[in-house]
Amino acid sequence: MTQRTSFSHGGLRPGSGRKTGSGRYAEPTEVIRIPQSAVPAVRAWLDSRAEAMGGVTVQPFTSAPSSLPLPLFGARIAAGFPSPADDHLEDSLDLNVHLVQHPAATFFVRVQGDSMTGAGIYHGDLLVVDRARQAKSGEIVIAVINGELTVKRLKIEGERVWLLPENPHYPALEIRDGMELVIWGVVAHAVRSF
Amino acid sequence: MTQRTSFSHGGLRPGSGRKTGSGRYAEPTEVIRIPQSAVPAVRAWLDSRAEAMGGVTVQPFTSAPSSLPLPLFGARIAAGFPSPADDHLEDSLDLNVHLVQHPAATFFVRVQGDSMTGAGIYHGDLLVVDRARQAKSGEIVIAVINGELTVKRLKIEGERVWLLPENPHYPALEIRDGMELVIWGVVAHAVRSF
DNA sequence: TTCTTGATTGACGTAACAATAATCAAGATG
DNA sequence: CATCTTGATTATTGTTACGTCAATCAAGAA
Repeated sequence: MTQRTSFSHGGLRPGSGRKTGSGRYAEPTEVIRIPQSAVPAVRAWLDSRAEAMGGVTVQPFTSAPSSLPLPLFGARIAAGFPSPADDHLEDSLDLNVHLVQHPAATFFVRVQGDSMTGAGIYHGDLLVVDRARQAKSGEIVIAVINGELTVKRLKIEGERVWLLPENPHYPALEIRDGMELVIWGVVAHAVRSF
Repeated sequence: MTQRTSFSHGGLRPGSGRKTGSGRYAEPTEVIRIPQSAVPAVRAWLDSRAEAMGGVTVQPFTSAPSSLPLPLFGARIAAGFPSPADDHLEDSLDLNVHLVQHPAATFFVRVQGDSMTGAGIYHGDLLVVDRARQAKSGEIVIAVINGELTVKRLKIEGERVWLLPENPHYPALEIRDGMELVIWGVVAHAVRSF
């Protein structure tokens, strides 16, 4: 090799390579295949585990339980969520297909107020409203009364019609002559978000 | 091809291939690299969480979601008769987009029981469960306690963990040493049908 | 003395691959 | 007719291969 001018740093360094154990986990690793849905939990668990191993004091529950004790600890309890007789996964579900019967006549409305809490409809819930559906007595409807939109349960008896709240703090309203009632649509579903 | 004698079963079967979702995990998988020492724990955890769901009807979110943006009306329409062409039309909303953050990790479970009515979750409701989401204190979760599923509100304070009902008729449960808790997923939405 | 440099090696995440598993419907058998 | 078999079809799974990134080295430059 001919002479090198200046600006010739570097060069061979036998044995200079990265040292074993210098990686994130300081130990050998393995490649495994896991369900996509489990990836975040496993990663989080590894992260918290690495911190603990680093000698730093970490609260065991600082991170979410799903990243917790992958090892199980064992107890029992009954209650809460009895399972149906069916087993295993059924067919997949598409929300648009499952919740929308008449696409051209379906609209969403956000609930304001709490007059329907007895029916499990709360402030902020999203209502799926089907305008192609014929309203029947007992159904929850979007109604227009004297130009104002409201969510109520429709009651029809003979020629008499009511809009009933599902909260005792609100009055029932009977539709009388001279009152303009329009049933705008029928509430098919209510979606509450957490 | 000349004539076939007997003993000629088999043959072409277009479309006969293995169905999607027929694997051990019934969902897509990913390959990740983890420390060798963590492999047994992760495998055990995957096994146990799969077992826990064995008797429950769970529906995965469709792998081919339809697109159906539908109009979202403003909550307060002061005057007139709302119609699709109205100015009051705030936005459009697609349920598959709006309600599903992690498609591959989203599953649906139907509620049985009434321990969570205080949170607006009633018997028969359809829960949208996000399994990729980290559970935090205060969130409603699907939890596995000794192979039994339950829907509860998770409470974490320091090192203590509880599963709380939202109905005074049911007891709160504190997770103690030796108890086996797995958070199967976080409840993102509840859908009530009318 | 500190920083830079080209080279050396280990670590990591993903792609690629092959074997296995699940599914299909026509044909064979009892 | 009911059940099993068959060859083909397709998804899943675990492992290996691969390329990029990261950590380390010591001579040279400032």
